[in-house]
Amino acid sequence: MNRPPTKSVKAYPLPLKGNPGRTREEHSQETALDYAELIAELISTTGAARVTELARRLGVTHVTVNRTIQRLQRGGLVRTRPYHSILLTGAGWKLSEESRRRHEIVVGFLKSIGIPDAVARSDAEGMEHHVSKKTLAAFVKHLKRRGLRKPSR
Amino acid sequence: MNRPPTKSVKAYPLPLKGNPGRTREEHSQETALDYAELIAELISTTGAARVTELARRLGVTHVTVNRTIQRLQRGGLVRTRPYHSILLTGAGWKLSEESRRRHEIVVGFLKSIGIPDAVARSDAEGMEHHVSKKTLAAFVKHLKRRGLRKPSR
DNA sequence: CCCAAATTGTAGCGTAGGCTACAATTTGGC
DNA sequence: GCCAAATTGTAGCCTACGCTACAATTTGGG
Repeated sequence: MNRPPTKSVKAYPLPLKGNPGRTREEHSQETALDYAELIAELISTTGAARVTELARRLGVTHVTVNRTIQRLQRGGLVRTRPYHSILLTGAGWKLSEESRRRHEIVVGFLKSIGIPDAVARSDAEGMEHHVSKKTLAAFVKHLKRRGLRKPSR
Repeated sequence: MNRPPTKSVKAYPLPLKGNPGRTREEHSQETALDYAELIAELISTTGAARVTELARRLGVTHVTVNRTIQRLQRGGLVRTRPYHSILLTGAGWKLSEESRRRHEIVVGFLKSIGIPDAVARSDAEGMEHHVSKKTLAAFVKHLKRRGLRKPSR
């Protein structure tokens, strides 16, 4: 008894997922981009990127932020001094710029197809890290063609 | 010395992120959806969902699949017997259907704006979990209006 | 100036999700 | 029927990223 219920239909060369090696580094990089973008925004708008403010914006505790910042510092994206504002390195600024550009394209595209601003911003938050260059280019093209229309609801 | 470089510009009621509590359960749920969808597909097309095949498709080792399946079983989405095919429970089937529907809408939408099939499928893989109901509805509406056009290059 | 409040840092715990190495079981060729 | 190969399961290690509890430092009001 205890026979297998299905008889092993192997030898099917079924396709792999699009991202066969969605490694841990990739996911970790998404966090880095989010942090870099937010730090840049905070520095631009308030003059400083503080741990508590990052925590509030990201909806996590300051402890989580602190540990993530330490990792970013190991990766050379930020510099910190105890009890002082977080600073972006050159690489960090570059990353934050790329992330912001990508973010704005996704938000703009979603709004261009009639999605309300708040929803577009919320959805773009998670989507932006999964949009390939080709799709991003298609978004840009779409925006150029119909970027002047109203949301038209 | 060791003065703070920035003078605490607080009292700024800056907006929070769209998803202030992107809890661990949410991310865990994404994995559950991916697994449920893939298990359903494998059962439909090959008659069985085997650990090794899941691992190959997901681009991870069978060990990772095994542990995730154990978690899904604790969550009541699948049933397993040692050394046999993974089976979906009623709840598991329901989830897989929802996931598949969502996935197909996103893929269809991306293709409708001119993105090649392969790219659309790859991008949708990660995007689908970040698209809100409102945005999904906008995708559907967009598809209904122009779903009959060719990819147009 | 001083002490309480706010902020920041650290210790330690939990889960999710990667991995290698190795054990157990099933499958299939001979 | 047997034994090697394939599949599946288990042990143990790692990192990422949540958390609470508590310590250290800075800030600001009196």
